[in-house]
Amino acid sequence: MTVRSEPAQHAGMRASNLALVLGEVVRTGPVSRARLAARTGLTKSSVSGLVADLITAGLLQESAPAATERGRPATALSLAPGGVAGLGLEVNIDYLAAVVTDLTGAPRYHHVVRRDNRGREVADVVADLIELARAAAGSADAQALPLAGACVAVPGLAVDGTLARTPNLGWDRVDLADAVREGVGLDVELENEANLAALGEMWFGGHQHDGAPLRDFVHVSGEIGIGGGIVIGGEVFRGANGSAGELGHVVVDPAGPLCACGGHGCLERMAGQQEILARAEVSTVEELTRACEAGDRAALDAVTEAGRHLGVALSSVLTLLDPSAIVLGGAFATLAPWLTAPTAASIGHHSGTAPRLLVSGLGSDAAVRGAAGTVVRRVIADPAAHLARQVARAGS
Amino acid sequence: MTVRSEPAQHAGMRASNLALVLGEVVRTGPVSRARLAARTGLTKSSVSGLVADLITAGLLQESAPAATERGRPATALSLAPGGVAGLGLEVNIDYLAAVVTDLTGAPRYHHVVRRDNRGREVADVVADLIELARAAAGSADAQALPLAGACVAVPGLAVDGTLARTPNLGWDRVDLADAVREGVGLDVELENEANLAALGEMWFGGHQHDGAPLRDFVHVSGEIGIGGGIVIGGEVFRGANGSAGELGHVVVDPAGPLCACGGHGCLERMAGQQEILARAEVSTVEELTRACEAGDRAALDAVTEAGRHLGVALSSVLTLLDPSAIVLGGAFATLAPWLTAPTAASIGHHSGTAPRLLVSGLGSDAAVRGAAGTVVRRVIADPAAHLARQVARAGS
DNA sequence: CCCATATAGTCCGAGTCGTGAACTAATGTG
DNA sequence: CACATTAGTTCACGACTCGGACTATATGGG
Repeated sequence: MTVRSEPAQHAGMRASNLALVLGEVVRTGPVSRARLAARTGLTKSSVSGLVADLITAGLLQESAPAATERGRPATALSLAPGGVAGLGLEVNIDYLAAVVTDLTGAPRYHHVVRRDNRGREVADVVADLIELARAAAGSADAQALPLAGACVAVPGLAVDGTLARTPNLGWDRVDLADAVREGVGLDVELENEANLAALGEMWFGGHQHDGAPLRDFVHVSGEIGIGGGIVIGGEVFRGANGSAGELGHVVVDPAGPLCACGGHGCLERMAGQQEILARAEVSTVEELTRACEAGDRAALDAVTEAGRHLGVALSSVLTLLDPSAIVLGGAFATLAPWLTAPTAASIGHHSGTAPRLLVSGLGSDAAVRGAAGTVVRRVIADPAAHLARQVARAGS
Repeated sequence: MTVRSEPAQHAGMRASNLALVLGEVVRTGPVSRARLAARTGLTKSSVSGLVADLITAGLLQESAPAATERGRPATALSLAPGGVAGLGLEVNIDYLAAVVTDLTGAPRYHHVVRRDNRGREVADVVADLIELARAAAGSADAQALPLAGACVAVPGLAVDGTLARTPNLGWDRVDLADAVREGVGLDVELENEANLAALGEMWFGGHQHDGAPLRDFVHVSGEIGIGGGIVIGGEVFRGANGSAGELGHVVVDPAGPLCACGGHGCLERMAGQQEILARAEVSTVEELTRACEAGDRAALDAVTEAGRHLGVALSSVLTLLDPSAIVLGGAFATLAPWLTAPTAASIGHHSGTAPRLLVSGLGSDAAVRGAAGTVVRRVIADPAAHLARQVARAGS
């Protein structure tokens, strides 16, 4: 439990500078060594050495010399699209998904299998997931993309690779990470779906704030349940026990009905998919969308009502966390045309502020893409570790 | 706006290791060099060199050799009580305060002036504060304590040394940092009172979690307004604009009345000091406490009602932030005997959980002590910078 | 065509700082 | 009193980055 940072040694210095240089390339796109030196504060000679390592590691590549105004033309350095790739997987209530992403973040494989997984044998679902993962790994192999690992998005709390709690799927203590690891032979980590969706949105959603990618925001995913992902300083905020951000169980009506979580008046109980559909007298989100498009009174009222409750919860989020934006994702993104106005109005009424309310461009893909991105970003954040692993593999 | 970390150089390596060693002494108390080497992962030779620097900087000192079981006895290293000190100041609604804290965190001077500052000329209050600060600085001087700086706790939002907004004091854009800097000739920073109270509670409150000091918690200070300080990983969480943690304006009743903040049904509007006192039909917290002790029905009901609302807000805090504890401070600490039970019950009802609900031991002193601690902790977190300043001073 | 200018990138000596092993210092044990 | 044991220092070595000199490659003006 003792929090103690590592001693700073020469190797760590180099590791940190490798990450600094690589990160700069990720942020700014193709750059010359000279420009990297200027932007990172390192000297040209240091940058040259660092870049050489990153090129041999297969993370960077030299592009064609770009003509500058005067003087010797710069050789641009860019991320190697074939350097490493990440496998993202997702187990959700009504679908399984797999994505392979390369270093640049581009999706190189994408497959979704829709099927309601509630009530199915856990082992069957896991077997399906592994099959999906193998197909994705096969595709990565065919494209000569070396997978650095896998990350599984799960609709619940993941603790040390074990799925500890999945309220909407009913699974309990499933050792999913081990199962997938054995199935595909990769390092596997588990992470909450809402958190990964937030990260996916940050990395691939294209939202900006003051000209830079969003780094402090809350992502709300309206799936069967209502999930929330809090991103602070570009990283997911997990809280002391890993269950922070559960927006679905914020109290929006102190006098409200009992929720499955044991509380009363939770947002999910008042504005969850089940409630909205019932109030609109339809049975799927597609039907609801069509009804809204057709101007159906009950449907519009149901969505407006949900927006009002959502606004109460988001008011608390805004005052407590002060994010620079809120992103509506999942089914809420689909319903955005009818949902945003009442939500914004409710926020205004309850907190007196008018926040930036954005709509996800990735929708339900955000989580898998975030999962794949997590693997790749781990390499980007610590290229030295990746280099060491390569050396170890070559040696054995 | 570009987020870019510094390049890692030799000086940075040393700075980081100096902080590592000093931090270890802060955490574990008197230790030998050998033990420090073992605990930090540095070699004995490196630790010796680092310790030598810290001793010449006046931050560490050698104590009498402590006899160990066998072998050469270790010379214990401990924080030098005369090394540096921090000046903490506080401007609040009904008092001004000053504290001087030495490196070990022990208060070496403490003075509070009670007086209602609402409606007074800003310049008069600032003059009083500077007078207080000068007395404190004089005392530090008399004790041969070199002040490393000052930090002022303010009941509002501080942005770049300017007091941007103080709802309960009515001040607007007061350049407090500059005024105090000129008054006492020290580096001065401003920080929100609720945040500093949380830090003070963490450093000096003595609360523990799993044997270590609390590092993820929310501090609720019930003064005239209701403030909240969020501490994550040992640091204050400020949000994108610095106004995170305003617990007083979390919505606890969507149908509630208009609040001064522009929202509706805010906690402060429902359970603020004004509301409680009015409902209990008394005019001060002291009267309220006496009434509660006497078993007065109206007083007890008023506190219970406040606890119910507080519980709703804290339920949202718990689900959103997942802290390892909640600390009740300020007047809420005084009212704790009657407040905690209804608050805990309300939390249980609204979120189905039973969190660790702690009571502040510092009460209204938390913020000033946190302010003084902030100055000292800054030196502890970056002793190299302090050393550089000393050298610069000696050279000039 | 040739030379000045400008910019990119490499090379290598110098300086800083942690490592690790040998060494000195100080205590207790048999 | 020798020996084991632990604390702390010394010093040669190596891994870095720095900084300036040097090479490479472009533009532009006479």
